[in-house]
Amino acid sequence: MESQPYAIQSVEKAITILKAFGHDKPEWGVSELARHLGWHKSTVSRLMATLEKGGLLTRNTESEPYRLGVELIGLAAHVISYLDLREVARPLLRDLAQSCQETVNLVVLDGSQVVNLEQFVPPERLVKNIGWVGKRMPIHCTAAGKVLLAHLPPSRLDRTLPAELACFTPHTVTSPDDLRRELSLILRQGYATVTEEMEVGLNAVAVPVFDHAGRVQSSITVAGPAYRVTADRYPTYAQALRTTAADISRRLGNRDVWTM
Amino acid sequence: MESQPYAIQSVEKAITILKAFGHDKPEWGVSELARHLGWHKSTVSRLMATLEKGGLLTRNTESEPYRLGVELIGLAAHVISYLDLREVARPLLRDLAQSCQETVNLVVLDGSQVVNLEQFVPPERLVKNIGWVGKRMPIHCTAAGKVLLAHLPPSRLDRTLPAELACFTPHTVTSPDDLRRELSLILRQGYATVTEEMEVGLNAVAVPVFDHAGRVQSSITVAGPAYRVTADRYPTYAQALRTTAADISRRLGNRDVWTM
DNA sequence: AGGTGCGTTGCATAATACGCAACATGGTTG
DNA sequence: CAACCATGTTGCGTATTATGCAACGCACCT
Repeated sequence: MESQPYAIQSVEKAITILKAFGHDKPEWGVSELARHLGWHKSTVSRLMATLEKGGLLTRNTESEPYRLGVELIGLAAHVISYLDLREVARPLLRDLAQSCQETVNLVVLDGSQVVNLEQFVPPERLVKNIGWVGKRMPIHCTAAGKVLLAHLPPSRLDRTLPAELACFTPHTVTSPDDLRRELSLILRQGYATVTEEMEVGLNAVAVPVFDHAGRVQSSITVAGPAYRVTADRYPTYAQALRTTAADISRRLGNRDVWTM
Repeated sequence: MESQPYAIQSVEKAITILKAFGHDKPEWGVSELARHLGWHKSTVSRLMATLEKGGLLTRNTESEPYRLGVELIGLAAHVISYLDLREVARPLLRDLAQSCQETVNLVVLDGSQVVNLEQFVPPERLVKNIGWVGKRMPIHCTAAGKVLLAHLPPSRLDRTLPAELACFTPHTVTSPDDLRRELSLILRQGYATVTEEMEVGLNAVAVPVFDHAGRVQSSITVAGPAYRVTADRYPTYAQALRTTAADISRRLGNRDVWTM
C-alpha cells in the first residue's frame, strides 16, 4: 500500500498540484506554481485547466489565481471511511473545545502516520487558525499517535512502528524501546501525552475512542501551547477527553461504554 | 469557465474515476469500474493505483474494492470558498433540522448550477440518508436556485439563466418568462418554493443568506416529501429559515441583519 | 480437475503530454 | 507615448508515455 511500483505520471502531477494548495498557500497562479514545482508553465497551465474543468480547481477569471474547487467538498462527503465517526464527533468536540478552551482534534491512523480528521478551536483562541484538518503527522511523537499505537495488536504494532523514529525536537523519543515502554504505560493510565516532542512549544493529551465493536480506530486530543497545557493539567484534560470519547462511543453504538 | 478547449486526457480519466464514487456506489472494484466506464481494465487499474498512491483512493487489500481516500478530506478542508459560511452555518442548520423535522440544506451557486454544501437530516427521519453534499442541481427548478437567481444583478442573471429550461417533471417551469415573473415574486415575498418541479414527490422552501457585505451568495432550504412539506406550511418553514439565515448572516459579520 | 473472475504487469506502439516559441493582455516605468 | 515585464494561453512537432494486448497468479466455484 505504501510503495507503488508504477504510477501514471501526468495523474501524479495533477495530484501534486492539488496538494500544493493548503492552509499556508490557498491560492496559486500558473507561473508561480510552475516555478515552485520546477515544471514548465505550459504543462502546469494545462494540468490546472484540466483540474478546473473537473471542478477540482476554480478561479474567477483567467488573470486571477486558482483555488481548490467545490467538487472536492462533494468528494470528501463521499469518503465513507470514518463518515459516522466524523458526523457523531463534531458537535461533541465543538462543545469540548469550548469548555476546555483549547484546540481539540479527532485523529485516525493511516499507514504509519496519523491524520487529523477534524479540528475545533475555541473562538476565543482563534488568533491563528492553524488549519490542521487533513494534516498528516508522525505517529511516534503525537499524543494521538501514541494512543493508537498502544491499542494496536502486537503483530500490527511491529508493522506500523517505523524502524527509525525521527527526531523533531530535543524532547522527541527516538528509542523504539523507550517508546514501547511508554505505550504500556499509556494502556494502563488510559491516556497519552506529548510534551514538546513533535514541536517545541506544543503539548497535547489524547485518549482512545472505541467504535461500535469496541475497537480503537481513532483518538481525540486536546492540544495547546506548552505554557497553557502543562503537565499538572494533563489528568484534568484526560478526564474531559474521556467523557467526550465515551459519548462518541455510545453514539457509535458501543454498548460497553460504561465499563471502559 | 464552462467549456475548456483542451484537457489532459489521463487526468480527465482520473477525475472521472473519482466522480464514480458516490452515495449510491461508494466502492468499486477495478474490473467492474472498467466495465462501467467502457475502458480497458489495465488502464483503470493503473489510474486507480496512481490515485491510491496519492491518497485520493484507498483499499484494504488488493482483493478488496477501492474507496475514496482520506486525502480528500484534507483537500476539502482547504477549499477556501465558503469556508467561513460552512463553519458558521453547520450548528445552526443542525438545530433547524431538528426543530422543523425536515431535511435542511446549504446551497451555493456554481456556474449555471447550484451545489449542496451541507445537509442535515433529523435523526428521526434518517430512514434514508440521501447524501446530497456536493450534489449539483439545476438552478431553475430548485428552491435555492430560484432564490439565488432572484438576487442576481440583471446582467448576471442573463448570463446565468440557461437558454433552455430542462423539464424534469410535469410541474417544471420551462418558460424563461414565467420563471422571471416568479423571480420577481420571490424578491417581494422573501422566499422561494418548488412543488415537485425537480423531482416528483419532493417539495422545498428556500431563503437567501446575506454575507458580511450584504450580498446573497448562498441559500438555505427545508426540503421533504410532498405529503409533508405542503404549500400551506411554506410560510412557516420560510419564517424558520429566515430566522436561521439571519443568525448565519450575523455570525458572518453582517451588521444589517435586523433591517432585512 | 477445469473454468471463471479478479487485479496486476511486461511489452510494443500508437497516442498524447510536453516544451518551445509565439502571442495577447495587463500593468508599470521613464 | 513606447518599452519593458509579467502573466497565462496555445499551435506545433516530437520525444515520451499511456494504452491495450496477452499472459500470469490467485481465489473461488462446480
